Amino acid sequence: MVSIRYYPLMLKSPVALLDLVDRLASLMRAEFRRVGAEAGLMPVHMQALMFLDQVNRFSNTPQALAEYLGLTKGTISQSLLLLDRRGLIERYQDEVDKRVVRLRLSSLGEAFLGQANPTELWQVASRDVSANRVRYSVSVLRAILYEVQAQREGPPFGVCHTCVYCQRKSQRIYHCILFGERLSGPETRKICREQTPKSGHLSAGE
Amino acid sequence: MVSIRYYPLMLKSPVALLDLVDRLASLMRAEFRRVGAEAGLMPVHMQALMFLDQVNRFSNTPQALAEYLGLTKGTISQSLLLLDRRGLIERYQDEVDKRVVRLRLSSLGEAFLGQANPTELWQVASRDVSANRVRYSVSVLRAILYEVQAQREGPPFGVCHTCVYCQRKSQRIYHCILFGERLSGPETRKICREQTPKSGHLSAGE
DNA sequence: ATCATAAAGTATCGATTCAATACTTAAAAA
DNA sequence: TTTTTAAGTATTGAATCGATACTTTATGAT
Repeated sequence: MVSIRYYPLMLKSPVALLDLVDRLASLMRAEFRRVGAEAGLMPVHMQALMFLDQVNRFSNTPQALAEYLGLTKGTISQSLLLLDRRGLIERYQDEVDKRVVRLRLSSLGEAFLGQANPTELWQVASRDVSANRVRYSVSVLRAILYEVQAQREGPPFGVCHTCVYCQRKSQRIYHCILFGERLSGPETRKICREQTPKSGHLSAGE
Repeated sequence: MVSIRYYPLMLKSPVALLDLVDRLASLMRAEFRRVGAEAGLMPVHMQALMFLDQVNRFSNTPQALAEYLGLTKGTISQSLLLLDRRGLIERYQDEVDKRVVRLRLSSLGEAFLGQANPTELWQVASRDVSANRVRYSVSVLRAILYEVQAQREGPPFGVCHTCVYCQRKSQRIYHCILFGERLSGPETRKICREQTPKSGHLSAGE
């Protein structure tokens, strides 16, 4: 009996999209390898540095990085050890929960990232794609990402200001009902692990 | 204690798109690892099997696979050896150029792919995304992929029937000018290493 | 309060990928 | 023919990565 395994490579097929995502990631991984090779760093190290460069002070933990990359905390711990030995990151204990280790780029790490510029190839390659098309694709991929994480019972990681718990108090002040914390405007545009989307903010589109 | 983890969000930026591509690929890689683990296969083995399932008869070589995944031929050779030992693929010499090894899935390999179904998670996750939105995103990512390949001077690896060398002779007969061979309809829906996109299939949009 | 359980992180070990290098064979070019 | 290039394999060594066990701290139950 012949089973249907894959849809043929038709442009409408989600599998075609998966192929592209996979292939682009493979090539960028090779690029990260190339860029990091001079400094003796592996692709996963470059990804960790880029993660720490972009994440805010509430998400800079080994566990969050492990979830982000789909690796185990033990594996990540090793990569972070190497980055620490090279002086590219700094680790410090969380004040409230003393089990938690917080991470940040060192000045050396920031300098290295700025000089190595691992996303340059991607930025050059997407130079001629309009902001609209980028935004549209981002919304599609994020919808899929949301579902992938839901399937695997991972944290939802949705946008804060589309969450039912996010309430606007005044012009510049937001408040999260769930955690009872005040949020700045920029913070509400980041992704929250506990996000619960309002209706009309998923999959249907922009 | 409940913790909040924020992740950055830059809707219009190409780097945001790269983040999503990278992250989705990381999670799918973890999924491939999970699916292949029962059979003792690594993510790269799953990717190789999926590649062989989708590639046309001009591109089913170790070299093509290496370029597709951004790895060296020596690395790929090892992965293929394992798949051969497991009886999941078959290797045979090319008739014309005897240096070339051709690859195909064995019936066991096909059965395994059908049963393991590594893309199931992705298909479920993208179930509610419309065909139009998928197609739009595919066109955006393909444009970026084409530029990445151009920058790195690698072959583009596109779908046959969007290629300038693919010409329709009659209702069911196609012809590849580059290879000078006749193509069946299904064949034109596979991935080809030498694909050169027609104008209107890149960057400008659909 | 006390004990049990869970969570964050680290250490260690083994398996496997992956790059680098050298080598073989065959094709192409001189 | 001779030389050079290309496809593929074998070997070796480094380093990722998962699994497991362990430490420390936080949380929950009795």
